[in-house]
This record gives sequence, C-alpha cells and structure tokens, in this order.
Amino acid sequence: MFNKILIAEDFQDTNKGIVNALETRLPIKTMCGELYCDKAYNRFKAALDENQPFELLITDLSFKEGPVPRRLTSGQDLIKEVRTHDPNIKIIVNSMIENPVQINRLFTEYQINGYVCKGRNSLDELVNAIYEVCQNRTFVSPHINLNSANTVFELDEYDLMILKDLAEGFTKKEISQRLKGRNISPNSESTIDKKVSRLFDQFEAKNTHHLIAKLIKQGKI
Amino acid sequence: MFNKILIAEDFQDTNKGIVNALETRLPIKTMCGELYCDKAYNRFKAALDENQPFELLITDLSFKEGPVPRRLTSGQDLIKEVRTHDPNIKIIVNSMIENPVQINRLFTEYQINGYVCKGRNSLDELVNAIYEVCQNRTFVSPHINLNSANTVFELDEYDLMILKDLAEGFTKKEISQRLKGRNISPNSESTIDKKVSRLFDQFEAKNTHHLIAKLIKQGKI
DNA sequence: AATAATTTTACAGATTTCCGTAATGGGCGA
DNA sequence: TCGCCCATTACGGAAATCTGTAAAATTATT
Repeated sequence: MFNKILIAEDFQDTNKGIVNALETRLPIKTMCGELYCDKAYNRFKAALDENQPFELLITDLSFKEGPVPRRLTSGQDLIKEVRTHDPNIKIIVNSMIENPVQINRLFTEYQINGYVCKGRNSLDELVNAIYEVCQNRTFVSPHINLNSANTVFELDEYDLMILKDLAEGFTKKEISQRLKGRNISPNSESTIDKKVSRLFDQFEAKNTHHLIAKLIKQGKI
Repeated sequence: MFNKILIAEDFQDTNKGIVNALETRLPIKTMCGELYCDKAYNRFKAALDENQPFELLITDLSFKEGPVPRRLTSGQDLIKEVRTHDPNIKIIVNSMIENPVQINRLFTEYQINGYVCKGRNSLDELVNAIYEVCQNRTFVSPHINLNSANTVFELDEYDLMILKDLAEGFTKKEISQRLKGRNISPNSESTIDKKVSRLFDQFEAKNTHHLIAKLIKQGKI
C-alpha cells in the first residue's frame, strides 16, 4: 500500500471528507490535503526533492479562484506539471465530470491511473481505486462507460470546438475562418453545416438554439 | 444550540466531511446525513410525526439522478416540502451557486435562514452559520454580495417566456403565435425581435446563440 | 383634452441559418 | 490501375435572424 498520498481539492468539506475517510480506512502513513493547486504542487516538489516523493496524487479538476493569484488553475495544469517531474507517481482524478470523452483524454493525454466520479458512492469507489492503482491497474467509476466515447452520441474534439464557438456567438463563416487560421481541417462552412445538422438528429434538436441549450444543460459544452 | 440536525448532500465525500466536522466541532446530539432528497424528507417527516422534529436542515441544491426514481429532485423541492410541514425548522443551504439573484430568491421565496457557498472556508462558514441561525439571525457567506442582485439585469416573466421558448428551438414567428394563442400581449414578431435585441446589449451577447448559452450557464433560464 | 413620451407594430434589407443536390478528392481493396 | 466508398466542399434556395426606420397605438403629463 502507499505510504504517502497527496490530495488536492478546493472545497473544504469535501477535502476533509476524503482525508478523514482515507485515514480511517487505509493504513497510510502520510496523508496531505491541499486546497490550492499551487500549494499541492509545492508540497509534491518539496517531497520529491527530499527523495521522499508522494506515491499517489488524488486531485479534483476544477478549482475556484481564490484571493491569491494562481499559476496552476486546474487539475489538468497540476497533473501536467507533476507528470513531467515524476513519471512514477500514480494519479487518481476525483471530479464530477461524467463526459466519457473528457475522461478518456485524462488517461491518454494526461496519463492518469484512475478516475472516480463524484457521487453517492465516490468514497467507496475511491478506496477501491487506490487498491487497484496500487497494483498497477487502472480504475474508472463503474457507471462511466468509456466505450460510449467511441460509439454512442458523444462529442469529439472537433464537435466541441464548433459548438463552443457557436455558443460564444461566432457565425459558421467565422468558425470556418478560425479553423483555417489554426490549420485545422476540415474547415469549410459547408462541412460545419453538415456536422451541426448531424448533431441536430443525434440530440433531437430543432435548431442551433435548441442544440446549444440542450448540450449546456447536459454539461457537455 | 440545536439538538437535531438533518443534512442532505448527495456526494458521499462531502456528506461525510460535513457530518464529521460538525460532530467534532459542535455539541449536537443527533446528526443525520442523507444522500437523497426523498430519504431526507422521509426522515424529517418521521421525526416531525413523532414530535421530535429536526431543528435544522442543511441541504445542497443539486442532486444527481440515482438508480431509483425520485419524487424530490432538488434542494428547492426538498425545502418547499419541508417548509410547508414545519414553518419553524431552520434551513441552511450549502451549495456552489454564487449567483446573488438565485441566492436572494432562496431567502425571499423559499424562506431559508442561511446560505453557505461551497469553497475553501465553507466548513468554517457553516459552523458560523449554524451559530447565527440558532440565534434567529440569517447568514450569508461573506464573499457573496446580495446587493448586486438588485442592480444586475433581471429577467422578467415575459423575457423568460421568450428565452425559454427560444432555447427549446421555437422560432420567433412561432413564439409570436404561441403568445397570441395564450392572449399574452405584446406578441408581434417585431416586439420579440426588439426584446431580444435589448437583451443582447444588457448581457453583452453577440447573437441569440451567445445569449442563450450565457443565460443557461448563469442558471437564469 | 391636448400634447408628449413610450411602447408596439409593420416593413425592408442584409446577413445567417438550414437543408437540399451535386461536384471534387482521397483512401483502399480487388 | 480501376472502381467504389466516403468525407469534404461548392452552391443554391427557402426560411430565420438581426438591424434599421417609421407609422400606429398606448400611456403619461400637464
């Protein structure tokens, strides 16, 4: 089992809840709960430099702004920094995000080892996740279906870019220009039309207003 | 100080965190943490019927869907039910919402006694809130400015009808027809155009897509 | 009652959306 | 290499949005 665990979570009640639960349920020597990404990173780095590195990082993804300016503003930022300095540390993300595409990206792009989705069992799942990750296995909350990221109606990177731009008031002509500016293909207005029309069918939306409203309410954009 | 406190919060870690913290920091005899609105209500009602009512309800606002069908699906639902059966119980809302308009409505419309905004001090704030509410005072997290709720652009009933219809994919022509059908005036397409254009200015939106996205993200529609 | 101010409505035009059809072009197996 | 499939693109037309201006109706003021 791990000896040193670092926890990054900005909500005080949740932070306390996790630390307390793990302290009572697991035989961990050092457990450290931080409320800021930057503080978590500093503690991680100090331990690494002292040759007594943390073996596991448990982190949320979204962190509220605080009174002090921040360098690392999200769990993703923290993970990226931590990974570059220590490829061996295990990372479990504990967040309320349910979108399989985003979760998938955490594994492939950010090389995390486990994902626990906040909910009514998330403490129990977190304990399981720690056991699994400790044995070099990965863990994902059971009700999350990562396969659906490929099959079912999920939004890929490209869809997300278009939808987010639409939700920010860009016209399709402008979006086409923006894609060209970033050398992203396909980028014709016609293709964007087609993509969005397909999303109308998939999400049963009457028009763009409806589609944007639905997806935002579902937390997908 | 209160003898019986009921806590409704669907995230296991947060729920545990709150219950643990209050148990160690306050001299409360009965503390009860529930993960579902319906279960919280049942427990509340049972205690009330036994003439040993809970004196304080601490509740979140948003509750995830679970495996079982729900009657009460939100903190608002729960509060409304509880208030109708027991006008004396104190209610503190513990949520991540920061919008002053929504928070204001909780006090005026739902008659809550305190609002604690989840964050890096929310446990400490919650303890303070309990002391305040216990002495028949109200409490609001210090960084929330309820006064700004008055200056901020509010949406009246009419605006809301139009915006909700737009978000459901109705065209302005259709909305005009729907208003006429319900004998609501004004109802011309032109007036609807004007109303929405004025909202563009007020909310600094480029077009309808942008406006709908902004308002949904702010929880206003 | 008369006038002023505001709101509602009509209308027009430029732009954008939405949804067809069809042309273009690349990848891949036979 | 040929032919086929599919994604991309081009284009066109009907409908909808967005933005003006101005007339009509309503409300407020004196």
